[in-house]
Amino acid sequence: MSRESGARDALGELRRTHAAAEITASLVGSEVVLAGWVHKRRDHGGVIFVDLRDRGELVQVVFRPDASQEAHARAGELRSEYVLLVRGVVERRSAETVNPKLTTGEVEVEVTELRLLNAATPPPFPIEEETDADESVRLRHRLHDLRRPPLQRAMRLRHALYQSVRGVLAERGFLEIETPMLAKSTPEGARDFLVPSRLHPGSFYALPQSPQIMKQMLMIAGFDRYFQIVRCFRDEDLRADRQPEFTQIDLEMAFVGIEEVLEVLEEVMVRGFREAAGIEIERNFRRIPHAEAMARYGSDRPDTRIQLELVDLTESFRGSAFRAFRAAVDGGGIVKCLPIHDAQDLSRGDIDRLEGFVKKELGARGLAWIRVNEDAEWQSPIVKFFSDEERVAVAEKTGARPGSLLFFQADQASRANGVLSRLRTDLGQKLGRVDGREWDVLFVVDFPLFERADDGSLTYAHQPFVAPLEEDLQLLDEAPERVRGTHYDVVVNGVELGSGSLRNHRSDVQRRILEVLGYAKADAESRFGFLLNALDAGAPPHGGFAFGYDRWAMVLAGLDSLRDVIAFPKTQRGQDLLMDAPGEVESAQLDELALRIVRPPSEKS
RNA sequence: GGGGCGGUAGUUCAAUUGGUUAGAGCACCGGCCUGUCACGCCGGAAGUUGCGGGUUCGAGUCCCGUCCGCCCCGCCA
Repeated sequence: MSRESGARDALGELRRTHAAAEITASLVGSEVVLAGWVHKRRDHGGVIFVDLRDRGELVQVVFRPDASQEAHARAGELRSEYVLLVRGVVERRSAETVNPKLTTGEVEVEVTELRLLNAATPPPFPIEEETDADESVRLRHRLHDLRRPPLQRAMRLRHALYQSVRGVLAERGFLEIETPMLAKSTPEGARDFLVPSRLHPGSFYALPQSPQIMKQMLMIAGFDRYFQIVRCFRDEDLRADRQPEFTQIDLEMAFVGIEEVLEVLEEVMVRGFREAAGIEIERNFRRIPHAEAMARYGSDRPDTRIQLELVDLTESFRGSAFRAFRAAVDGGGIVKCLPIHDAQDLSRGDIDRLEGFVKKELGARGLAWIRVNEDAEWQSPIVKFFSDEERVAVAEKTGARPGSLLFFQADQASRANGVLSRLRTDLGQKLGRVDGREWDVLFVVDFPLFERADDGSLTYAHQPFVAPLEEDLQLLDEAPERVRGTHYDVVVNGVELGSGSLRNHRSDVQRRILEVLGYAKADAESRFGFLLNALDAGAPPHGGFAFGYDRWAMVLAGLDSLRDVIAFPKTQRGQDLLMDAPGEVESAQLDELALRIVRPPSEKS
């Protein structure tokens, strides 16, 4: 292989010697070769300035006729986003012309040779730090959007996180093992993305919702420390923090208890924060029992930086004459309050708007409130229904005082907590009731193994493979809803980033749990038989976690949309506007798969 | 499946009560310009007002339907 073949490719004899960001005063006098895109051209006729952009960084290159007549002449043809290779000499700028806004602003490159590598269509929006372009425009022109510094930084942060995670886990003896993308549909959990099989007409693979069962298989197979940074797929509706395909750090270890798993998780997080973002977070992470999180914050993923807390008043209104509250309690629901002291900034109009918001968007029945005036008088549409005892109880439990504003929800626990939790975070942020910490990292622990579904039946709180606490095993028969699980969540700044648990390694326990969940014996065997058989093949005690990688990157980057930390994300309707996916396929492709499209009647034309 | 906000030039926006030829900034194109970095000056081009239907003498504007983007509920172990 000759090394003299350079002249035959597009770059000719020139090769890049430096990145734009490296062009600093220490290189003054050196000849450099730069490659990149025309960020901006400023043509003064006799002298032409071009901001050359490379990896999101800029350096000014200068074209002067006396440096190169030809390069100067051709620089007049340059347009935004043209692709260039330039050779030139680094020069110090005169004091008046230094640009303090650029890291390379003390110097510039006087060009002696210009090689135009490619022309480009005008960019649909400016390639700048901030953009006000509509998100659909940004997604349709994703390549231009990705050239913007925030996206360049986000991708670099993701990269640094990958390296950090792999480093930590490799040090700890974890093996990175890939699991199939073409997997089997399982009945529980989210809706599957299906892939039709050509070799087995009428049969389908499912893209994995997570490698949960596969990694348990790996434990049984004798790889006692496994991890993977792996794509997962769930065909459910999207949100700002939810994409149909997303990445998880998936990890499992055998012969451990919960503390060993949490220790690894803390280490991964501490090192990731440090190595990818330069942030120090403190160990050991705070642990909040699930029941406490629900009681104080109304959420199993609380942002404890917000200084507002909920108060439970259920017992105070049991048997109340106030029908709205009493009915909720009689129906098995709760009465809870969000007290906000010194709430003079919230006007009556604000309260009305909040009521409209929680009724319309969160399904609340209403938003009862009490305002305590400066003269300690209670202003409220509901307080006239309260007994004296109830007034005293409310005052004592909420600490109400002049200036306080109390919001109430009387409803089923999930909805009441949901509404008040949302008000807590929204109003806490709006009113600045925060403690000033930048990072709030915590574990939520002591989840119940089961919870009641709307129809009263028992369902798993997280997934059906979570092991109960050993000491609660006998409760499986007597009082399954009191069985505690080994599950925990990791929450950062109110965002659930990951969760984990010990898994059932004994098939009898797993069978019993499936039974409690309402699976008939035959049903359990047909759906989970391969797992149950696998457990019988000598399954070691094992556990691990799954950690939302995209969300972690999002939180670390200080962003609030997953789309800004994923190179090619989907819109809320699951489309890729760049590639225009999903799309129709040739009928021959359908024939091969023995598929026929049957459109719903409403779509027939 | 439901609620909310939005859709006018490449882009970001404007357009009185339904009324003349739908305007502006940036971008773009042409010309000029030797120190700009939000370069400047002169000139120019650019529109299926998301799409379809309706009301009207007349629709960007009103009505109905539909598509698309974003936020949220449901859903997401």
